[in-house]
Amino acid sequence: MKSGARSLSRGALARLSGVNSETIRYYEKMGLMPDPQRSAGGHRIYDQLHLKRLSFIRRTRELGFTIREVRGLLDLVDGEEYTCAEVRDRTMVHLRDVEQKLRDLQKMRRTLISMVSKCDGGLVPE
Amino acid sequence: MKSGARSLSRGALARLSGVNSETIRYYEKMGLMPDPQRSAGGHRIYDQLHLKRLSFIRRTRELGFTIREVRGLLDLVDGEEYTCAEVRDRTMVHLRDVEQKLRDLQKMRRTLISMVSKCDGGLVPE
DNA sequence: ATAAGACCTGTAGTTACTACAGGTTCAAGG
DNA sequence: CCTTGAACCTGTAGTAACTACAGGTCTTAT
Repeated sequence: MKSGARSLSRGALARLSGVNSETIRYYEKMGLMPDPQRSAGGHRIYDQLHLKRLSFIRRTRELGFTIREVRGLLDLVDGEEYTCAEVRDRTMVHLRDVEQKLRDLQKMRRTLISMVSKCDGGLVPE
Repeated sequence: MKSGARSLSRGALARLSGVNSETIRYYEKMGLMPDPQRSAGGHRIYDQLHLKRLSFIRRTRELGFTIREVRGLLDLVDGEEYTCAEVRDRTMVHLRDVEQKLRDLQKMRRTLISMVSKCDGGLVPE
């Protein structure tokens, strides 16, 4: 079984997503990842959708969102039973947050670039 | 004492920086914040430089950098005894990281905007 | 002079992982 | 088929980065 639908073991999912394999179990317990199918012997079986979801979680966590916030974002994406107004309101809150983070990162980027250029005579390679 | 040089208590620093006052103590123990001056009775006394540093730490932490990474960035800013080449190399590593985070945030921003616009007919206010 | 409120230290609790122990399953080679 | 070693299973313990609390001291406004 490795062509077509190609399912993934927990270890494979961990490698492909960049998430520690123990953390996958943790996210399952926390309800961020759905309970996966199991083999006859009890091993977890994942697919490409799991990979996509887990990669999203990883990126979101690396940007400093809490598990709670990640859950909120996933609920929006999963199309939980929210009214349109609720979706808009919740999304706008996240959007403000994202835009603040973007400003902070850009500020940090400028600072770092000026440090590099001070150090090698005003030329930033590439 | 509240004009001119205007020093800050721990509580005031906490309010102005947005960092929990217990966390300030923690950062001091971890070596991110310098041991501050003390009043005769042992209370911590901070100034505007402490505020600036602590705000930087807060923003950096909120962007998902670890304490270890924050320490690295502060060392660069503090002008630890690094050669010019070391500064450039360390800074470039952080810069790559920052730019990846920027890409991820922009992607998330686009996703959120498309969710909002799907919900209210294609018009994102302001 | 005094009393509420902020601060002191040290320690315990929480969140979000991460590692380990002791046993079971899987899959590749013989 | 059968072995055998890596990967997986569960549950629990440990780590990083806070956050809250207990019991006592200092500050400051009345």
